Amino acid sequence: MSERSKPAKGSLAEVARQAGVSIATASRVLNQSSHPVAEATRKRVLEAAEAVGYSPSALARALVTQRSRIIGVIVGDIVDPYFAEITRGIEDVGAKAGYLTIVCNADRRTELEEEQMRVLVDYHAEGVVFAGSGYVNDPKGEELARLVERARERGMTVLSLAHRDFECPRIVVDNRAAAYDLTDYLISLGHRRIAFIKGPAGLYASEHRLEGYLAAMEEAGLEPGPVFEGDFTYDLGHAAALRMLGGAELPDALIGANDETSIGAMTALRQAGVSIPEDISVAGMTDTRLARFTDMTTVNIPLYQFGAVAARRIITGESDGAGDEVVLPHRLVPRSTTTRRGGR
Amino acid sequence: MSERSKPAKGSLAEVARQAGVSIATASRVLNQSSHPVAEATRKRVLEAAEAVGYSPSALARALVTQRSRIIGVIVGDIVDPYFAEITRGIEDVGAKAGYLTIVCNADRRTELEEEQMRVLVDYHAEGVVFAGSGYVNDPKGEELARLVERARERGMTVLSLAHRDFECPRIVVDNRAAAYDLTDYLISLGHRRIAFIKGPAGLYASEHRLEGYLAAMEEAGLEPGPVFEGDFTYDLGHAAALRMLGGAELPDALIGANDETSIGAMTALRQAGVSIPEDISVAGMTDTRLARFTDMTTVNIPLYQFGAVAARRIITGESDGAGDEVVLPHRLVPRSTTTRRGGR
DNA sequence: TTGTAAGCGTTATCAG
DNA sequence: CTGATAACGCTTACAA
Repeated sequence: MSERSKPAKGSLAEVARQAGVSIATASRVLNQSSHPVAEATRKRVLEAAEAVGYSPSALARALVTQRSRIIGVIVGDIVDPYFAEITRGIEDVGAKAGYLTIVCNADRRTELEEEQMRVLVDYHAEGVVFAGSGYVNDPKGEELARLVERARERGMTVLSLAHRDFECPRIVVDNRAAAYDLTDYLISLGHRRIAFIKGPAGLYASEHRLEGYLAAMEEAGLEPGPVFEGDFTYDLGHAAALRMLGGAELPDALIGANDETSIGAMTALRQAGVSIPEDISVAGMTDTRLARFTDMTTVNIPLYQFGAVAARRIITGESDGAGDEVVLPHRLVPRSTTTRRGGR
Repeated sequence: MSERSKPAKGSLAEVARQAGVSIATASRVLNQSSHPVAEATRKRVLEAAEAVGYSPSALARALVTQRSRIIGVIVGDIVDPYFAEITRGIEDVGAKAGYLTIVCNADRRTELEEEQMRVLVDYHAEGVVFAGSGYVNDPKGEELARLVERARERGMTVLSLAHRDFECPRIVVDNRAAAYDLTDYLISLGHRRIAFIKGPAGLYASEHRLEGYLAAMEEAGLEPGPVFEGDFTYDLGHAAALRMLGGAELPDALIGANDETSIGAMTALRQAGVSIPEDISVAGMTDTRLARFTDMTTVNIPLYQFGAVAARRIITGESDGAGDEVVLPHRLVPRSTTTRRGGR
């Protein structure tokens, strides 16, 4: 009978009408506002809310408060455990604070990152996390940098979890040192000829890891190489191992720029009848679940922490100037795919 | 000088002012509205938009159009490749249509799913995808079902990618048949004693897979077992294998309820000096990247398709009644971890 | 303690 | 072809 007015299903207006109070009062009790409300009224509102199934419109709220409670994370590929673990870190702390986590796959392509970034800006994401590394001298980086700058001007927090060419606070690991430490460990095991499979060409992370490897070799007075092309995938790891098998003599050890690469290589090696670690030691980098599952030596990068720390920062809104950088510790994780030279 | 009025940075209002047109006109050109606009005006608006860096507020737009362009996906754990691949499918087709994909980790706990669902409703997600399976006779299912019902009443599309106790369209695979086919394959290879490691207790997916295995055994006149407890994790797969090793005699073959479980088992087996597939054949289920990386026999479930199909349905808004179910095909994928009985 | 009303940035209706 | 103006659902001074 009295049903044909306006309030939408589950809206504040409906609750207010039900409870016979103003929309403002209803809002006050439903938002633990500090504004005083009579106990009796509060109760009526609460009941009405329950009755009509009140569900606050986060959209409307975001519009007026200018806080969307949305965090965007731009990853290369959510299926890659590297990015999945980061995302998990973000979502865990985000959800606990009532934030939404939006994942955007960019396939490591700058122009896609750009596109995703635009959408995130449109949705007034409070923070955007660039999970992946950038490219050295990326021509497309210009435009992205501009976008990031604009986002910051609009109050968004932009963070990156790897080296990037645009200005923004970073949460990273020292890839160079990580690769150095791993190589050094292999050397300490008595290995002399240590091969390396690279990451995607041009990526800062790839370059840094390669540099760390080269530095450790040089410092030990060892000649580096062979070095193979790679792109963080199983397939290229596999291919590199095949090429290695075709070469003169098998090296003492092999390092892949990430875990997946090394697993591809190990598989090829084993299929060719090579025993690991007896015939050759193999190690990866990152320590994703893959490494653990295959009991592979690697160096741990605190992925989950990356995400958790980033989310925390976005939520608390402390963006300490645009230029700071926090370096999280990496850690060598020796497992069964490496052993002392001439292995037991 | 004339700077101290109101329009926000990058807003329509600002563009309109810059271009010297009404906000309505600006909106029209910036939204490929069918409404006619003079070419000259259009150009001015476009230029102004470019100049001020116009970025439409998706939030405001969503509020008025009642379309948020947000898709939520509730997963057990985004790090699990099972869910990651589904999410990738959703995001790929979603992004192409300008949709945002929100991931919510629920750790397979109904009460967390409920909580996540609430947030998604608050944000007026156009669609919600329940990626994981539900529990048989779940007491907490009641409340979730109510929530889902309410969501649907509000126009949201709710889909599930596995068996669920609430009413909603489903996109699934026949888990029973998948397990049956795999078991049958092993039998055809000459195996007689085939062990099975279960999935998480009470999950429909677990039950169905177990049933398929049991049915195939029975139909072949074989006595099933041993059957071990499991929960889709590497650790329990590993533990089950250990227990199996402690038993009298090794079975001919072993099936894990998912890939990760089987990999855990294989690792334990190999560490104990057991050769796969010579001493025992091992197979998993799902065909995640893990299976491919370890060259393990498994049965493929089209995860990416699950996501893609679900997203497509949400976007096009064709939710064909609440009760339909589309069954996607599974496919046996024989690889190197299984071989004919007494294998070469 | 409660209500009124002015936005938040869009879209959409209806006049000019 | 263009411009007011009323929503959308909510928060928040400002009044009462």
